[in-house]
Amino acid sequence: MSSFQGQMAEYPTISIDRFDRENLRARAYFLSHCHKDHMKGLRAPTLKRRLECSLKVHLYCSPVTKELLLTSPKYRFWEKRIISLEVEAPTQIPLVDEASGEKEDIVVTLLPAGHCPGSVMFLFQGNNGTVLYTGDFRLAKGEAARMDLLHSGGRVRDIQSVYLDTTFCDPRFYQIPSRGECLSGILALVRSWISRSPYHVVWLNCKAAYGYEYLFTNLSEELGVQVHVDKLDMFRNMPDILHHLTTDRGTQIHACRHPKAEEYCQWNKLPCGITSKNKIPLHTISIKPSTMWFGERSRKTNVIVRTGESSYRACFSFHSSYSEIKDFLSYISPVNVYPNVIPVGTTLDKVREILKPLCRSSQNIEPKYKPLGKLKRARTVHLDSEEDDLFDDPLPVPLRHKLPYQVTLHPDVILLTAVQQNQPEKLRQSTGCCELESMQSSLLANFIDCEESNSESEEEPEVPESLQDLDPVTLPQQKADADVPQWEVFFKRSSDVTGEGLENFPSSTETGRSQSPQLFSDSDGESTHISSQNSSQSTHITEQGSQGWDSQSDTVLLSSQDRTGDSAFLNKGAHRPKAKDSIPASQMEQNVLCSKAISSDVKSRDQDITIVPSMEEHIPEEKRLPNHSTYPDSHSSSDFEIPSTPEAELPKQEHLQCLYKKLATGESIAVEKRKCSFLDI
DNA sequence: GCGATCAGGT
DNA sequence: CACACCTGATCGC
Repeated sequence: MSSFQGQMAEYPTISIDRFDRENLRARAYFLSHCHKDHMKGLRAPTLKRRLECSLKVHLYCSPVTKELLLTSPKYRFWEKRIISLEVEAPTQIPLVDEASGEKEDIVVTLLPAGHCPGSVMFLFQGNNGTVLYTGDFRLAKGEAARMDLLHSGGRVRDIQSVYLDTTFCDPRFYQIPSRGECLSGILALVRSWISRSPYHVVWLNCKAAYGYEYLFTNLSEELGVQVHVDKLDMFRNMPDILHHLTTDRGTQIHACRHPKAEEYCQWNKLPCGITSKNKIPLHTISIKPSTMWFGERSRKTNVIVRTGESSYRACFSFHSSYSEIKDFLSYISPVNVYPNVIPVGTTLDKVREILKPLCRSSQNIEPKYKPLGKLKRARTVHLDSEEDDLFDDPLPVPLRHKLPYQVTLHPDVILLTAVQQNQPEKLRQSTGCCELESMQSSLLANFIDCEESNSESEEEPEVPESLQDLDPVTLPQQKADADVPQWEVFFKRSSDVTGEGLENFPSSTETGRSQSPQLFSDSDGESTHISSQNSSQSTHITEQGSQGWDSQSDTVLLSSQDRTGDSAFLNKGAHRPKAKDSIPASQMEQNVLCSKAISSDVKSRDQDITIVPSMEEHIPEEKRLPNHSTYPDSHSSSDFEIPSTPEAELPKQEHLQCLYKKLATGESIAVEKRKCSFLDI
């Protein structure tokens, strides 16, 4: 639970995700996402009153967050004062003190956070440096490297402070199966159950919170079955979500809720009250999404646990794991880091101890082995030096971006002047330069997610038994791709693979009792254990979780080892209302620019500057769209949006192996030309 | 009657 | 061992 009090040291006149106490005096408000614990005070009468007499105060958030927020009548009074900002479109915001008239400008950029629909991180740039407030986030390894706007001039931006979601910043939570793995597992289970008969139904026991939508949409997409929910009006302007939900109780997948739902489920009664269809009784299983985590050495990803005759737990996390947090922070390498959350059972000092070595001041004394998350960065710098970067320095040197009022350093800054209406007037500046080098660096970084690859290869022979029967062509492909982020492997394929492998999964109540299905068990008997309990004690898995858990007959492990890249979830969909017909110009512009920049191959620094974005340069929309639609999520159903690196090439296995060898032997890796570098090494 | 806080639940 | 809620009790305005 966030303990962030709303204000950042560098910019104390703005408040983020807190709206009480001191925050009542803020010049501007920011909301990272629509979860209640980030909305404290947001509908309090004190703030409402302040708003009535401070007409220049606004709340800034993503379009989706605005939509979700305003669906609730309790927040409707904000309507005229919310300014939604497109993701990845730097925007200048005036911070005015209404008493003194004192004014300061700040540039804010929303970056996708992968936590729930509409969730963003805020990157602020102003006179006191650049700071990043992450809100809550779930970003896979390497995802920061793919965010263009975290880069500038070919390197990671000089970020003074990061205000970080440290929910799982504890080595215990070393790894959490990826979204793709979790989804594949759940999909397989749901598929195997509901395909038994039209009377086999699944209840997804979800908490009342945004964040499960990608689960619903993907299940619906894959299975052709809409998900029953209590309410869907908040998604009325998000067709990519809306189409997969229904209020018709006749469907086979339910995510509806009721206070006595758990009880109901035991009697094959769904929370919405139905127990039969066409007078034929239903057969119900429940699946409860919960976070599961694994130790450092474990490559196990058993994402489904059977907890009872007809109940399951499925791995699901809204937050980044320990290793994901470390990857993220070490990539950014800020001067300071402030944890937003102190995980239960640990202390602020312990969290700081973990995070501090990932910050900049500690880099000098960093020894020997660099986790590959670091190498991404090292290479970026190296690349710069190859390309006559005058400012190159082995250690990140503060490269202050003084951004007083003119914001010419930004390629696409939207100036936000006094705004009265809902939609701010956006004035595009066309003075910025294209950030060619940042494209290059992310292009490289895209497939150097080596840390994971390395450890994975250690256990490479480990293939789930159930996958061994699969199409021999498909499987090696899966394995080969497994080491790199996947842009071209989507759900459809990977989940089919998993799904097919899991035919006889849950026992059918018709057949009598539990069949104790043996989908996968821990083949090598390594220390990952699963327990199923009937007490209220929570079930969890850890690498060291072997203290006395006896294997129980009704325990099921579902191991989903195909590595569906998380990026499959992070694209398209619900970031904006009306997503389908409004791909924002800003993003388009960037894509176009990137394409141009990259296709001109390795350019010197000066040449970058000559590439000036302008509205007139736009390529016709039809030509741009394919670029956009190369994103994994061909069915437009996920909730988050992280563009993959424009023009990124999918690395080939042999190139990577080559690279790994070099790394292993400690050879230096000089990357001179992007296109052929991996062949050359 | 409302909100804030806490305890307890899922 | 978490999270993001929900409910209900109590207190204060």
